[in-house]
Amino acid sequence: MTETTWSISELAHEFSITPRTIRFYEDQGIVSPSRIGRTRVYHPRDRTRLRLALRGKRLGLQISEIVSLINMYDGPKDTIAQLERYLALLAQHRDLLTRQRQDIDLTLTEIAEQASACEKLLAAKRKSA
Amino acid sequence: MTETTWSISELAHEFSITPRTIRFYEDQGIVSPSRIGRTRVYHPRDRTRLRLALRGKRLGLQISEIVSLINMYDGPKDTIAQLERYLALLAQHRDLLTRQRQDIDLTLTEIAEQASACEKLLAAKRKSA
DNA sequence: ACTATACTTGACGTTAACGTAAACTGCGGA
DNA sequence: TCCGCAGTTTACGTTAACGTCAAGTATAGT
Repeated sequence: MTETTWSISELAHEFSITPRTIRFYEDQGIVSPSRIGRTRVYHPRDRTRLRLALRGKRLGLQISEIVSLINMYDGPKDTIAQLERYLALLAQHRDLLTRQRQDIDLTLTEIAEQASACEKLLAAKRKSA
Repeated sequence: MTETTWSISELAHEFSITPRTIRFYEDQGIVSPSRIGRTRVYHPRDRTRLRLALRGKRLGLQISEIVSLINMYDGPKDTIAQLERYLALLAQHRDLLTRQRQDIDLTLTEIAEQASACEKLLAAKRKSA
């Protein structure tokens, strides 16, 4: 059976981070586990938010940015103002990610060029040996 | 005429960073300006390395990683061992960047979904008002 | 000669994102 | 009952990447 709650160490192991990190993320408002006594119990929502947060980290976002993004992501969208602010934030991040993708593509082509140049050099050197 | 050397503040302004950052990068070995008296003079090579470094930063690389990359990038490629290590490093970074691109694409599609959902909601709300 | 401006070195301060150690609680097993 | 383990809180430590003075130098303009 697929369990529907997790302990802190289960999540830590799954995402290859430490319990300390998860508790830190709780302070920052990324996860908000319920408790049995003092012990933290994590629900699917926490797991999703954790996954999103770690993806944000891999993209170089700061925790504070991640928090505001995630919070709007599954926050309330009742008023027109809220929706508009959310849309603006989305657009802003879309632009940033687009630029980042351009950087990546640039770097990838450069890497490819360097690599093929290296291969050639290597082949020549191995032949002459 | 396009100048071929730059002062520290010229570079700082061009790349929207502070002189302090550039001096720090000098300590880290990213740039190595020549001097007139005590004053730093930056050459095209420094500018290129600075540009590469900042691109690395935007991609979330640590300075130490950037340094080793750049140094190998225009470092010596004489021996077979050097070439092989360089190739390995290139492959490693290519993999990392590829994964990062996947993250970005994932996030971009999610953003698009959220945005269109928001647009619909907004349209509905504006109609009802 | 005086001043403003840009540059220098050196040193300490700061923030983010955790690491790490200490001391405690609660629980299942021998 | 005692052990060992997983979890908890509190609090101080650490690293990276600069920021922010302070105090001095060099030069160009008035």
